[in-house]
Amino acid sequence: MPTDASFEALREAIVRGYIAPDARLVEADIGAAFDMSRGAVRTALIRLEQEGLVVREPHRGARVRRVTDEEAIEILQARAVLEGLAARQAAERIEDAGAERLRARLARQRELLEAGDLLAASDANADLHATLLELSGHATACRLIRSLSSQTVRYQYRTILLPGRAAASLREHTAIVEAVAAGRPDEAEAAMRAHLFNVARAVQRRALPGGIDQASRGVLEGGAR
Amino acid sequence: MPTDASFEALREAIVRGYIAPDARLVEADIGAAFDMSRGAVRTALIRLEQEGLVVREPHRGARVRRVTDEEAIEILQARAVLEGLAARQAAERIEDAGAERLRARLARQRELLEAGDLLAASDANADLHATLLELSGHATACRLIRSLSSQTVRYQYRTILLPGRAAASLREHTAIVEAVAAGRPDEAEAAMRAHLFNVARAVQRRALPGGIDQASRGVLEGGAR
DNA sequence: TTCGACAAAATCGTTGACGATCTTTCCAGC
DNA sequence: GCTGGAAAGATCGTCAACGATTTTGTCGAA
Repeated sequence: MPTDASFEALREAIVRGYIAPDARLVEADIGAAFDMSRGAVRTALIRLEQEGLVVREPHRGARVRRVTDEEAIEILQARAVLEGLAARQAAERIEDAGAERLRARLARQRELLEAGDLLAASDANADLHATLLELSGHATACRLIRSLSSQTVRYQYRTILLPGRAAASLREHTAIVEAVAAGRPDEAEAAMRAHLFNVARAVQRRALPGGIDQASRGVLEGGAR
Repeated sequence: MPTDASFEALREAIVRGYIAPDARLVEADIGAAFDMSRGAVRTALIRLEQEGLVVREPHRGARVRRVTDEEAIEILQARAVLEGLAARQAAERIEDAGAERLRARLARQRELLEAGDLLAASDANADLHATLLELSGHATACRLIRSLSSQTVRYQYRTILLPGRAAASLREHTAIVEAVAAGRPDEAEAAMRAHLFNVARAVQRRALPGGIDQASRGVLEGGAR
């Protein structure tokens, strides 16, 4: 009944890949599946289009937007500079409580990696980035990054699986947290930029064998027409 | 009749400040003023909300979002790093034709400044930034920057009026164009970042005496309730 | 068999009306 | 004169139905 919750559910379904890329989003079907009126579906699709998660064509309906590898790289580059800015600002205004929170997240990620649970580590990874964003207090950067991140969640789960990325990721995150906690803005920004540009480069090397699309295709509706 | 044109008209009205910040956007009134159905107004408002140009509250309607000085600074900072990225990429893939276009825009801006036409120079300024963005070929950065710029257009017209900013702006743009045209990515990014951070700092210094809001208040509906 | 035209189905965009919710106004009581 | 509350007005959110457009499927001819 609460349309807001339904909207979040739909958004989650797309972001997490439960609805495959290029799958058609028929207004009536979505309404039935998520228990919302057609009008509500309409507004949801418009919002999601603006967020870059779906594409709508006149009289042809909406489809889940397929993020190409090329575009994923662009998004990671944009995130690199924006999160770099956030890291800088976080380093400028860091306090003891915040530094402690960052170190705690980093420690958890280290434990998960040593335990070999890469998927959980990937979640912890996202957590760390979110915490840093929050500490930066940069509302505009936060908003942009959140929007960008949601478009590449399906990639996130994979990049850490690439050979060598797990260890590198931990190393890079450690550098970021240290710089921020120590209040060194230039260093924090550089570390964050380097980290995300490395991720972008990993994607660029076609290090995702076969691509993400085959892997997640057909989860719900079996892909495109 | 063409809802798309009406949408652009409404958007323009907000971006250019013909509709004052905090002014209420009653769906019926907007529909009458821009000749569009209430449903079309609804979708337009949802899109504009997602773009950050209006805010909508349940059962209370939409209002033009007021961009505070603080937020304008944040936006300029975000633009600084994103346009820095774009400048870097433009420098990496610059060709003779593109370099020539950049130099032409710069020359025009110089002429306008020497002629003392600051407002026209401000437009040329925006033109130069847009050209650089186009040359970068970075679709994601383009999209983000366009969205950010539209939120601060009212500020744009003012910053160049500040004492010393006109000359500084020309100097900074010259550095950017030279670095891009010469194909030096690091330098291009640094120059662009420096330029926009300088603008941000100019705003930060409260160098907009009395703020922009009094100046543009009451243009249409006399401000907020 | 393949191609093109035509009809049928599916889906979206729009309209008008109705109920829900918020804001404002007005009046009684202190 | 001021405060509290109730009624009126304004506006938004939702729903059902209709028209418009695209897509699909069928049929006949080359």
